[in-house]
Amino acid sequence: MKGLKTRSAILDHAADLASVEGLEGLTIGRLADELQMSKSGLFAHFGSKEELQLATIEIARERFMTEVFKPALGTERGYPRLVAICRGWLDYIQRNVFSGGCFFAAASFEFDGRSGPVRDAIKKTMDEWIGAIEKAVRLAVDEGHFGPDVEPAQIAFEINAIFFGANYAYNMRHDKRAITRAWNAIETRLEGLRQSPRPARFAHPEKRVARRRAS
Amino acid sequence: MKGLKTRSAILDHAADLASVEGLEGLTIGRLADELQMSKSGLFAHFGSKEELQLATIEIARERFMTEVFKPALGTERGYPRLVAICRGWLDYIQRNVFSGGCFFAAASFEFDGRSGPVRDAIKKTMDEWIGAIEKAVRLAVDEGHFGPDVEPAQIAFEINAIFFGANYAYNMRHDKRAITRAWNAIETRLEGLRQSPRPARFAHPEKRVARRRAS
DNA sequence: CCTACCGATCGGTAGG
DNA sequence: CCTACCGATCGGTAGG
Repeated sequence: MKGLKTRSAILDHAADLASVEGLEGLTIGRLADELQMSKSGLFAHFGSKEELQLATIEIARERFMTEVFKPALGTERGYPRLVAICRGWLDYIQRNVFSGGCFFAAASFEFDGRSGPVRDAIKKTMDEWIGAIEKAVRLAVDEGHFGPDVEPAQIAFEINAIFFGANYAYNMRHDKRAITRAWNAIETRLEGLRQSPRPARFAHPEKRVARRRAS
Repeated sequence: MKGLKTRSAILDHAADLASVEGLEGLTIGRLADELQMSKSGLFAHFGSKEELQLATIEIARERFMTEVFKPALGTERGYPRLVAICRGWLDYIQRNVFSGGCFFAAASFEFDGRSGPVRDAIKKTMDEWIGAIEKAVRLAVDEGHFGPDVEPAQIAFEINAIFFGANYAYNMRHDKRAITRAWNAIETRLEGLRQSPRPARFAHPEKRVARRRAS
């Protein structure tokens, strides 16, 4: 019982530290120091640095989903829920939920050129997240809020990209307009999808290229 | 003369290594090992790890500008040049110019929560780059390719965000469609700007907010 | 959960 | 550009 509480306190701190220093920059010695416990005492909870990293990713995932995704599920499916997810993500950045900005943005760019279990765990969480955005777009199509030719994977790609851009501008440039810019970009894009049916040359950019190659 | 050649070889390798391992993960020992020279021999070229990091950022900046930005300057100013810059960036990712993906995307997300000279150098290069995109948009407005109410800073924000998203999808997800998706996103957005004048509620998202604040 | 310790590697230095 | 070395810190272990 007390062991679990300690473990939880370690991981909460580890997630914040890793959002600043990176998952490789996260060291057992520093973590122990800041939590005022011995290195070996902390180490015993995990058995290896990799296990500590994986446990930190898991706690960060729970925090992320609780803060960003779950609240949006209370909104009605389709366009309103998609908007709630996007607003939720922007709020999450503005509230500085992790002290170094979005944990998964940092982790993604730290591990995108590597291999191994840590990279796989980050990718899995990101797949889950981007998949959730994609599903929200698909529901908006199903509900008739978007035209039937809207491509959920394309829109999810774009929304996720805007999130990365907002995280960058907010944390690196300390630009408070980052949130407004991101929201404007998303709103403009999503409102455009509601004007269906759009002219054919704008409706299906992906398929147009595919066709060109096929011919 | 030979000293400069060695220095250049070190930094070329350092930029690739840092794009995978991060600028903190870049260690003098490993770099010396891979270049088959002694640690102290390599170290003597820079005097400190921080100087090595700063020199690596500078060489990466030169590579980036040579590969992405300079070729686009041959295209006529305005919309064509802006498109050339975007295509140049996507080509640069597809050609794997740095082995771990875009050096500056990785460096930006590694250092966005820190302070100090290394962070400042990364930010400065990114400011230069985003400023270049912004200028290209402004020229497109000046040339009459875009409507007069297009906001260069907003569009530069969005294009840079799409680049981050493409870098993520290409390197983490190994998704070859990343380039197509990014291009589709950019093309759709830019083509939309040419349909000026657009209805007022879509034309000026940023200024709309600014006006609201001013009143 | 602790003290005490391990070999390896870190950034950096002395001296040539 | 090298060999030889420094103190500090790394992840991890022994033993309690």
